[in-house]
Amino acid sequence: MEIKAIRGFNDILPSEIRKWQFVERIAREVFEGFGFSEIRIPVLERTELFARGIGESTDIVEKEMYTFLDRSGNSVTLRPEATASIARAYLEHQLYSFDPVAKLYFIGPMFRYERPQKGRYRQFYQVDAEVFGVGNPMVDAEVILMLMHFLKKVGLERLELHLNSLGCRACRPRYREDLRNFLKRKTFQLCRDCQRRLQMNPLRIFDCKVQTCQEAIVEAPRVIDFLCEDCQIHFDKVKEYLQMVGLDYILNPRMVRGLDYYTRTAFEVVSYHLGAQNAVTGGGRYDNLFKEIGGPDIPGIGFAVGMERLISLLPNERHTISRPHLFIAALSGEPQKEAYRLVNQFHLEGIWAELDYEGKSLKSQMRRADKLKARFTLILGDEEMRKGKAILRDMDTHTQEEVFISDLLKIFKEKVSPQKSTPS
RNA sequence: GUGAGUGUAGCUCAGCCGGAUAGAGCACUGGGUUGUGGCCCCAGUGGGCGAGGGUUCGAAUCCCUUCACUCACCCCA
Repeated sequence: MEIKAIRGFNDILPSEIRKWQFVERIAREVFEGFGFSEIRIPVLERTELFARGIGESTDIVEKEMYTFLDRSGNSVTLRPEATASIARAYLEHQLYSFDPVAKLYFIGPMFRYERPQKGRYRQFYQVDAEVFGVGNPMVDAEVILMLMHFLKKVGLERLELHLNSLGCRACRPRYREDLRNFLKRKTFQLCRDCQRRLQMNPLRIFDCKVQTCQEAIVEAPRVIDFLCEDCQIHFDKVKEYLQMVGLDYILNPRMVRGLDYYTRTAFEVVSYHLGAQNAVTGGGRYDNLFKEIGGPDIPGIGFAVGMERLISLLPNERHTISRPHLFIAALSGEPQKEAYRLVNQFHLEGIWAELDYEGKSLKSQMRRADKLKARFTLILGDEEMRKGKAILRDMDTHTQEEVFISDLLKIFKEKVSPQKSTPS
C-alpha cells in the first residue's frame, strides 16, 4: 500500500482490458481496410523533434513535456503526441522512396505533464493515423471517413463532427491581425486570460468560456472569410468530398488547434458525455510539419483518438465474461495430486481448468467454482478414484454423472467449441 | 500553475455542532449438510479514521500544515 502509481498514470485492470482489446482490434481492422500500415515508434525522442514540430510556443512544448537529460547529457522527451515521431521515422527511413504516399497508424501511450482531470491523464493512449505525401482534399475526406467509420464500428453514436479550415501561411497571419485589431477595440470586455491571449494567440479566445469574452467575439471576423484562394478551393473540395461519402458535419469557424503545425482542414469529434474534455478525437492537415523538422516539403494529414475518452463512452455491456471450462474440486491427499495432474494436462490442451490449492472443504471449493462461474466442476473423491472415476457436475443444469477420469480429456475437447478457445 | 470538493475496513458509505471499546452493507473466512455451489440463517477476520502538528480533561469530529484523489480553469486526444 505504500507505493502507489505516479499521479496521472493509471493501471488498466483485467476487468476493463476487454474494452481496450476490442477498440484496438477494430482500429486495426478498419485502418488496414483503408490501406494503412502499422508503425511503432519509440517512447523517447530528442526534445528538438517536438520543439520544432509542435511549435516552441505551444503549451505542450512550453510546459507539458516530460523532458530530461539522459546519462549522456542529451535532452530527451517522452513523446507527447505521435505525429512528429511518425514523420521523423518516415523521413529517416526514406519511406517515400518506396511510395511517396504513406498511410500509417499507431497505437500507444503519450505523456503530458498536465493536471489530471476527467478524460485527461499524464500517460494516455492514442490511436493515431497519418497520411503523408498527398495534399489533395480527397485525402482529407477519406481520412475523416475512416475516422468516423472507426468510431461507428466501435459502437459510438451521437457524435458531432466539427469542421473548420485554419488557412495556411499565406492567409492565416492576415486573419490573425484582423482578429487582433477587432478585439483590441473590445479589450475592456475581455477577461485577464484573454487579454494575454490577445497578444500570444488571439485565436484561442474563441475557446474561452467567460460570458463577456463570448459576447466580445460574437461578431468577430471568421477564419474562413479570410482564406486565400487556394485554401478556399481546398476547403470547398473537402466539404464536397465529405458530402460525396455521405458524412454530416458541423461547420465550426471557431474551432482552433493548439499545435502550430496545423494548416487548412481541422476537425474534431466531440461528445457531450465527456465533461470538459469533450473531444474524443482531433486532427487536421499539417502541410508545414515536415519542413519544420528539417525535411522536404511534404503535406500530411492525420488524427489522434483519445483511448481513455473513447472507452469511457463505450456501452457497458458487450464485455464477454470469461469463465473457466472446469473447476476441479478434490477432497484430500491422493485426489488433490490427481487434480493437479489433470489441471496441468488440461492447460496444455488449451482448456481452462482451476483448482483449489489450499486444501479447503468441498463446500468451500464448490462456492469458489460457482464464483468463478466454472462451466463444469469435477469432484474427485477417494471412493470414485478407486474405480478410476470422478463426478462431473454441470454447474448450469445442476446435474452430475460419474465419468472415467481417463475419458475426461476427450470429453472436454468435445465440449470446448472451437470459437470458445482463443480466436485468432 | 490556479480554484473548489473529498480523503473512515478490500469496496460503497454512515458517524463529524468533540465525550467512554469507531459502525452498516457488500466482499472474505468458517459453520448450518462428517463429500457438493448459487438463496437463506448464524458466527468470525478486518480499520483506529490520508499523514504530521496544534487546541482540549477528551478529537474521526475543531484549527494549521502537508499529501493524495476528484472536478473545473488553463490546454488538449
